[in-house]
Amino acid sequence: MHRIDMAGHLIRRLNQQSTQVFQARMQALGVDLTSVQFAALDAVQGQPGIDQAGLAATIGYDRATIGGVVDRLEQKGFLQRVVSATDRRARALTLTDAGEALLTAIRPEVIALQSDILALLTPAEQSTFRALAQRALGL
Amino acid sequence: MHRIDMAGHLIRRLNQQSTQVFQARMQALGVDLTSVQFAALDAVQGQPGIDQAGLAATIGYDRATIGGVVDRLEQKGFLQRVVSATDRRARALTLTDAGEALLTAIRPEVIALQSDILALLTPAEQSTFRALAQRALGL
DNA sequence: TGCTTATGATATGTATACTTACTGAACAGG
DNA sequence: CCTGTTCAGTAAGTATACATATCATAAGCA
Repeated sequence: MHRIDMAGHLIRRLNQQSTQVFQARMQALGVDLTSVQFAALDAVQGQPGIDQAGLAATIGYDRATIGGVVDRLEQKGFLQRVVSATDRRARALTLTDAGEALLTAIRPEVIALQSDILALLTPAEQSTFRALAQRALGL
Repeated sequence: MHRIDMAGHLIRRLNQQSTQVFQARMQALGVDLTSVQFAALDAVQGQPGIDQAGLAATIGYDRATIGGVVDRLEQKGFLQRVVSATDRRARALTLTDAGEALLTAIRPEVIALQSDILALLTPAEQSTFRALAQRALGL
């Protein structure tokens, strides 16, 4: 029946499930934010003043993609992009007060929804899955 | 350090790794095909005459996305799209000879590259990972 | 200092992925 | 037979994701 047990296919489906869980929760909270945008905000909070290339490296984005993500976050008023004082090519990223507030408010929710992504697994299995995923990524 | 151990994030990174492995292998083989396009061809071979909605349901696509995927596969000459004889709303999909030949040629490669996606895991761990992924998807 | 190379960001083009809205066709009931 | 609903497909808009090319700037080196 043309197997659906290929790793690549399973991973793609899991990614769909993951983004759907995230979107549904954000919608329930009345927050307009994608999982990618959350990861970006989280990384900027952890490293204020980081430039776009550094942000991309931190969370595994493409350098060309990050521009659009930052554009949208800037437009929503969650972060600022200013030309770096030490390198005029780079744009230093920092959270706005609104961005800090949003992140503080939703981080617990985001952490909580992680287990919903793997809701059909037991807690022990979820741990195993995360451990294997990390190893598979060389983390 | 702002954890990178969230399930959603790990899954997104795995998906990147998966598509990169697939693209690299296809490029090495001189084949112009994405993993999504391969899955579509494989499903059509398994159910000749299936319509686009059925194809979408089989491999977990969005109904709106499948149109573009089929467009590109039709343009490359790998499948045909004809109005269904029994339902003029539907488009029956079948592989062309070129599509059959391509699929026969690359399927062993695609199966082989699955383990490269999880290359950092032992074979036993890869099995565990696939089993957990399937369970997490309700398959 | 002057030149070459490397790097940050953007622009362009292609390919998913999903939402909502719309068209046309099939179908169920009355 | 007519009508209301359901369903296949497409269109438009938004958001990743990546390759490649280009521009401006920075850095290394002679």
